[in-house]
Formats: sequence, C-alpha cells, structure tokens
Amino acid sequence: MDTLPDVTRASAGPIAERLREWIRRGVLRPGQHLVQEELAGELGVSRIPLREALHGLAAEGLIAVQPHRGMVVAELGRAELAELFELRLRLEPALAEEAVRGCRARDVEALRAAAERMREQGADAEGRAVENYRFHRRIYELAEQPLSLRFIDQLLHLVEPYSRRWVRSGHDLARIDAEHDAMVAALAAGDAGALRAAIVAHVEGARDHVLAAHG
Amino acid sequence: MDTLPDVTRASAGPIAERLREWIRRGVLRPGQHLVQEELAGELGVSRIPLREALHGLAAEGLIAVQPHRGMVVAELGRAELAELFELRLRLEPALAEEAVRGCRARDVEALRAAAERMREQGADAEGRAVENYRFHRRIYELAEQPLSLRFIDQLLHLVEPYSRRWVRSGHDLARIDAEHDAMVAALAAGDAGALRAAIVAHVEGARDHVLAAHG
DNA sequence: GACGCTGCGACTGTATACAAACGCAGCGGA
DNA sequence: TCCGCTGCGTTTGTATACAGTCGCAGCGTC
Repeated sequence: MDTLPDVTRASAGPIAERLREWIRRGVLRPGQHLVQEELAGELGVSRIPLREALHGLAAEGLIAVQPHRGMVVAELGRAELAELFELRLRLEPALAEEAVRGCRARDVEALRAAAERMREQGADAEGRAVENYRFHRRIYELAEQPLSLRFIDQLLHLVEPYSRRWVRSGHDLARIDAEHDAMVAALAAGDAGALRAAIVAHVEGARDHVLAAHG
Repeated sequence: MDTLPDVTRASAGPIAERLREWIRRGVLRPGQHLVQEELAGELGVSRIPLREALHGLAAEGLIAVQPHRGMVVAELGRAELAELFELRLRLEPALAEEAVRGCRARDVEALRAAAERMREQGADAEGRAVENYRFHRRIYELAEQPLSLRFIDQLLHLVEPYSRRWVRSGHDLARIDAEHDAMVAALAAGDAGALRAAIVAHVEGARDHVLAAHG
C-alpha cells in the first residue's frame, strides 16, 4: 500500500500549479520579488494557503525563501543550468529505455497525436511549449517509475523559464518536430537504443541553445 | 546572481528539519497519520508554520497529502525502493567523480575524521546513521553541484527510514567502515574510478539489504 | 440481518487579526 | 560631505477563530 504522490492538496495544490505555470510562462520572472498580499489578491485567496503553496515550490527549488525578507523566484546561473542539463541527461535517457518496455500500441498512437498537436501550433510559442511538455511527460509516464518522474518534473519545471526563450525565438521548429517523430518511431519499433539516442540529441540540443542564449 | 537554495525559512525551515529527523529516526513511521494539532503541540508552535513545513516535506515526497483527510508519512513499496536505489546509482557515482576534482588535502582529512567518528559509534545505530549521512554528504558537497546535492539529499531522506532497519540490525559494521576507508583513500589518491567503484559497491550493498529486509 | 440515512464529533482548510522584523527616509553629528 | 542613528511604514511570520469536510455511530427501513 504505497502512499506515494497525490500531490493534490486541498487548495495549496491548485495554487502551486498556477504559480508554476506563471513561472514557466514568465509571468513571474527569475529573481522577481513576490509580495504575498499582492499575489494572494490576484489568486483570490488569503496569504495562508498561498504561503503553503510557496513553501512547496521552495522545496522544489522554484522559489528561494529569505526569512523575514520575502520570497523570490529562483534564478539559475549558467553553472546551475549546465548542471541541470547534466542531470536531465543522466535521468531521461534511462527512463526512456524503461518507457519502451511499458509502451503499448495505443500509447504510440497517443504520442503520435501529441506530436501532431504540437506541430499544429505552428509558431505559437506558448502552445508549443505546453504541448512539448505534455509530449515528453507522456513518454516518461510509460516507464511507470513515479519517483523518477517526479524528479524529472522538477527538472523540467526549473528549466522552462529559460528554455522558453529559445522556443520563443522560433528556431529549429522543424528539427524539433522531426526529433519527436523519431522518438515516436523508436517507441513504435520498440527500439530502446534509438529512443535513447533521440532523447540525448534532443536534450543536448536544448542545452546548447539555452546555454548559448544565457551567456 | 543565483538565488538558489537558502532553504532556511523563518520557522518552517527548522520545523521541517525536525520532522525530517523524526521520520528518519522512525519516531514518525511510514504510513502514520499526522494529526496537526498534536504535532504542533509537541513542537511548541501553532498549526500555521507546521502546515507550511509539512507542505515542504510533501513536495520532497516525504509526506503524502490527502485533501481534507490529513497527511501521512510517505510509504514506499518494494518497487519504489528499488527505483530509489536505481536513481542513487545513477546520481551518486557521477557526483562522486566530480568530488575528486574539488577535493583538497584538508577535505580528505575531514573525511578521514568523519569516518573515524562513525567507527567510534560502535554498535550505536543512531550515532552511526547520523555520522554515515554526514560522511556521504560531505563527499558530495565537494562536487559543488548544488542541484545534484539537493536531489541526492531528497533520495537519502526518502530511504533512511528503511535503511535504518538494516543499520539497526548491526550487520556488516566492519565492511561498511572499510568501504568508507576505501572512499577516503580514493579521494586522497585523486582516483575517480576507484571512488566510483567504492560508491557503487556501497549503494548496491545497501540496496540488497534494504530490499531483502523489506520483502 | 443488511443496507442506507442522519446527526454528531473531530479534524482539516482558510480568513482575520496581531506581533515582529526589515529597510529606508530623515535627521544629527563628525 | 559622509556616516551612523532613529522612527515609521511596509511586509513577513504566527496565533486565534471560524467554516467546511469527512467518517462513524446510531437509527430506521427494506
């Protein structure tokens, strides 16, 4: 009887989810000071559940708490971004290989559809980022390894404020879509090695662009 | 200007720290239902900062939140424990190799002293567990990779309630101490490969015992 | 006897209210 | 002119108080 995730909390859960999204989308920017009453007003709640959500995000590394001085959106330096991608390269390919084992025909179909939805977004950076996240997460879900999934989620949330800049720039749309297609094909063929290679190339591509842009 | 960790929160920080220790030490056991007022009373605080600390622990996976039904100490099944050790094996050896690069003479000395302190605990399971944690963490600190350190901390916190049973049983004291000595020697020699091998053996040993005990 | 309903008790979730800490503007002195 | 101090305003941190939800015991019904 595992009592693992269920990150669903009464209201702190939804609040944290919305804050995560605001951070991902750049509504709240790295380094930005968060005034509790202000945020609470915008969210339509009091400071109590807001603070609970913020403490959750702090544990995920998305927010830094400075006692008696407020909370700020976490800011990653170049070294930390590089480290983050190293972690992704250590976890994601391994999890992808597991995903091949748990992949059924209808999963392949769902992924193909997800890749298609992303392609349909055209140059809409926001839509592409959302669909991109869903696509990758869906692959990792197939591995049925909840702890790994959790950690990868944390990593993806941490990096998104930075990778969005790249997505927004609109470069490499075709290449990214092609790489996604390659992943789907690898899963359909049950070829773990090919999937791993595609993931590695994908993450390394993201790393290079993010680090270049972040200078 | 990184605004990374500083997990230090005004009071939620210390409270979370104490709760983590209670979970590690088995004062709070996996699956146990946590009554907020009760806990708050024992800690000498009100429910507000306690809840903030609990939400932090929930984000770390140490606690599961069931909306309107209370929080329970997270319980890991056999599959999750196996997964956890897989993650450790994926992260710790890599970080250890980095540690070699950042290791100075006085660091080696400090580690030797830490290993010695652990040995001095004799069969005191509690003392050994504490010193053991400090020893390993000190190695990983040398790598100066804050994100990785954070994740490994999470993993170690998650596994401790289970590995303690093994430590408590008192088996393999000599072997563990010898492995620690090997790590110190590898660091002193600047031999990344040897350190990696020692870590892998160490973690695999822990895995085998924990999984065997957990059945 | 088993099932469903109802009301109570206990606990969680949240708003309000207050206490404490920080930071800055303004003043005084060197 | 620059430095340090003081006092106020703003913001965070926490306790109290109340509203909402859940679970169970007890009753009634089929």
